[in-house]
Order: sequence, then C-alpha cells, then structure tokens
Amino acid sequence: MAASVQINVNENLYLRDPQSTKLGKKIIKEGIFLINDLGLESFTFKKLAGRIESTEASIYRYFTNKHIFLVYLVSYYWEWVRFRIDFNCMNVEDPVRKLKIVVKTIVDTVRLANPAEYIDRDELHHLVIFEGSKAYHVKEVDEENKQGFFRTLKALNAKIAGIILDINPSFPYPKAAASDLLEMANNHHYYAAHLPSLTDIVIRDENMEELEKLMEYFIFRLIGQ
Amino acid sequence: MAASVQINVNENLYLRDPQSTKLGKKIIKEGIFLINDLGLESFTFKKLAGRIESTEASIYRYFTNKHIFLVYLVSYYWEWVRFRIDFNCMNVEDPVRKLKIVVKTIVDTVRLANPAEYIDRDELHHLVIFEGSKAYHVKEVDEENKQGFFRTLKALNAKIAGIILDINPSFPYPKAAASDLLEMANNHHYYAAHLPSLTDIVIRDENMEELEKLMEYFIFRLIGQ
DNA sequence: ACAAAAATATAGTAATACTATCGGAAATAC
DNA sequence: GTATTTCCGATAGTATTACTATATTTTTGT
Repeated sequence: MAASVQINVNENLYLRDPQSTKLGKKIIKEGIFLINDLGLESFTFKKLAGRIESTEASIYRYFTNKHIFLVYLVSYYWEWVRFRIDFNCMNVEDPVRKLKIVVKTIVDTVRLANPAEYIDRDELHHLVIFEGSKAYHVKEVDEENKQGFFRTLKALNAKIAGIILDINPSFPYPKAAASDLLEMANNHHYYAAHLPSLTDIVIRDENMEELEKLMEYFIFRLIGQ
Repeated sequence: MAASVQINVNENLYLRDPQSTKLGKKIIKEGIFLINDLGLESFTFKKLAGRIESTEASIYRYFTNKHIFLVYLVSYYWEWVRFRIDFNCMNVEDPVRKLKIVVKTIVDTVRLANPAEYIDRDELHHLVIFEGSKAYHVKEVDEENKQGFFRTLKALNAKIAGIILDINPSFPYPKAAASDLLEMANNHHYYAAHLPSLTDIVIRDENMEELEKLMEYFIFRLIGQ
C-alpha cells in the first residue's frame, strides 16, 4: 500500500545521503520528532544521538549542522507537496479545479501515504508549520540560495503561479499570490492553534475545512475567479 | 524636531526597564545593530557587551535572554507602528483612506522621526523583517502569549481588522486579512531582497512604491473596495 | 555628603557546537 | 570468500554559549 516515492533535495544539503542508509533514515525520522518535542532552539545533535542510541559524530557525518538539517527537512516537505499536487492534479485540465486541489493539498486535507515509511507525514507537517520559516530567515540566505538550498520551494511556487496565470492571464502578481497562499496555509494553521486573535478560523480534530475555505476565498477573490 | 514618544511594551519582557537608563538605551540601540550584523543565531550578549564596552552580567540585569530581548524589540516595533497609524490617521474619517494610510505606514513609506533618539528606525525595521517571525515561533509560545508578550501585535492586528470591517461590515475574515497584510509587508520586502522568485515586485533605493501598490491591490480586491 | 542603586570586574559551571582520531563491523566488490 | 572500502561507534578535546554568583566600584538622587 505505502507506495514510497523517491523525493530528492539539493545534494549540497547533506554530506552523506541520509536516505541511503539505515542510520540516515533514523536521523530523519527521530530528528523530526525531536525538533517538534523540544523546539528548534533546544534541539541538538547530541540529544538526537542519545535518542537514536548513536553518537554526535555519526550525525555530523550526514549533516553539517542543525540549520542545514532543518533546511533539508523543509526542502523535503516542499518537494513532497509538489509531488502530491502533481499526483492529485493528474488528468485535471481546468485550472480552477487545479487551484482548488492545490489548496486542499497544501492544507493537507487530501491524504496520501507517508512520503517514505520512515517519515511521519503529520510530524513533518507540524515541523514545517512551526519552524519552516526559520529555514530561510538567516544571515546566509543569499549564499544558500545561490547553492540552490531553496530550489524545491521556488519550484513549488512557480508551479502554483503558473496555475494562477492559467486562470487569469492578466493577473499582475502571480508569484506573490502563490507565496502568500503557501504562507497563509502555515500561518493560519499556527495562529488557530497559538494566536487565535490573528485569524478567524478554528481548527478542531485536525479538521481543515475552515482553513481550506478561508484560503479558497482569499485566492479566488484575489485573482478574480 | 525629533519628538520622542514614550512607547511601552509588556513589562514582563524586561527585568529592569531599559528605557530608564543610559546603559539600557545603549543595549537597545547597539543590540539592534548587532543582531542585524550577525543574525540572531550568532548574536550573543557577550558580543553585545564587548561592543558597548560593558559586561555580559550587566546586560543580563535587563533581559533574561536573547529570545526575550528579541520579543521586546519586536513588540516595541509593533507598538510604534500602531502609534504611527494613529498619528497618520488623525482627523481621517473615511475607512478606505485609513486603510491606505495603514498600508503606507507598515511598508514604511511614510516617514516620521525615530521612535526615540537612541533607536534607529530603519535598523529596527530591518530586524523585524529579518527576525520578527522568530519572536513567536517558539515552543513556549502559549505561555508567553498568556503573559501578554504579543499584546502589541494583537492590538495592531485588531485595529487593522476594525478598519477592514468599517469598509466592508460583512467581510467574513477581518482578522485573517489584517494579519496577512502585516505578514505580506515583511515577506515581500524580504523576498524582493533575497528570494525574488517568490514575489513580483522590485525594491530599489528604498523605494517602496511597488510594495505599496501590491499590498493595496491585494487588500482591496480581497475585501472588495 | 551620604545612601541607595547601578554598573563593573571577576570567576565559575554546564551545555553547545563542533573537530579529530582510532578501531571494529558491515556491506560490497571482485 | 577474502580483500577492501565504507560506515559507525567510542572517545577525547576545544572554543564558545548561556548563564549565575558575588564582591567592589561608580553613579545618582536628595
């Protein structure tokens, strides 16, 4: 059932491909959990090593530091979202329907198997909502961008911008609308959970209906259905 | 000329009021510069102490740690924006005009004196664009929210949401639209500088015209002028 | 001028963020 | 099926970070 897909991120993001070894997969799997448990600031490779009964030095053979590890995970997430959008849009021609599928897919209502048997979909999603923006809000953003660290996000954004242009070819801000859509999905999910006065929606029992409605409302009003 | 205004943030954010002493003001002033210089991750109180020729221990008497220091600065910024909105909207009745002033004010086209002679407006703005979201993307967000750490942001958001409702009383998502407006201002400023493929605007020579146009376009299409 | 408050100097600790090296185990190559 | 990489674990070590404590000096308010 769990049809695994190979999801690739920029190879400058790791020293040794974590997807190619048992330890690497363990680092990813438990790393996601531990970042969610502790928050990125308190997360360390040493603590992760303790949790997976390995050593700090071993983890450092895969990732240069925790920031790069975060970028790896977030890149992986975005690439996975892009894959799911392609999958869910198969055989769909109408760009309006496509954009609705995009919305559904990024708020995560449309369920699909885990990206790999060793990655918990919901944990990774939680990580991206909580820590995702820290991946590119760093001093080194320009060098890292040059090295292609954010390629998967940019590709996803370009895809969504293309669909927006298909709907309304004269819309002047397709890329901005696409990045807002991606930001909104995570922000309002976060606000609903932690800063409810910054949003109008409520999320109970993982029910994303209100979030989906909000986002559809915003994007279609913006681009003019 | 430089009419200083007293801007107050939640008093749980500091141990000793930095605005009340010379050293406190120096910590704020040079702290903003140093965070921008180094990035939040590399910024330490020790380095700041070196820069202002004081000691780590002295800074710790004002702020419990660098995260709280960041929240302090960001809170200050938001409160200052709210003050400027009130100031710029004085004697304006028409909510549409008000909202345009809000947009102008948050993208920082409307110039006003520094919030205090020891705070560089543009440096603080840069800090908020770069590091602002880290203030509330932390594990402790719920406790900190309970303590009122994010009061200034929430107050600002409520003000903007109110103006939106004045324009369109049946608009279903005023708080979400307000927080999106605040997020967009910072995000697109950041994207224009560092990840241009995520936006459609260009910012040259501190000229915020395109950003302002983008934001007006978005918000007024959304709420239906 | 004196008391209180503020700032400095100094020191110390546990944890973080690494780097280096060595030896054994496991996978793979031929 | 042995040789040989490759991988992993163990151990150790360093500079820096993130604090806390305390004693002394400087500034200030009255």
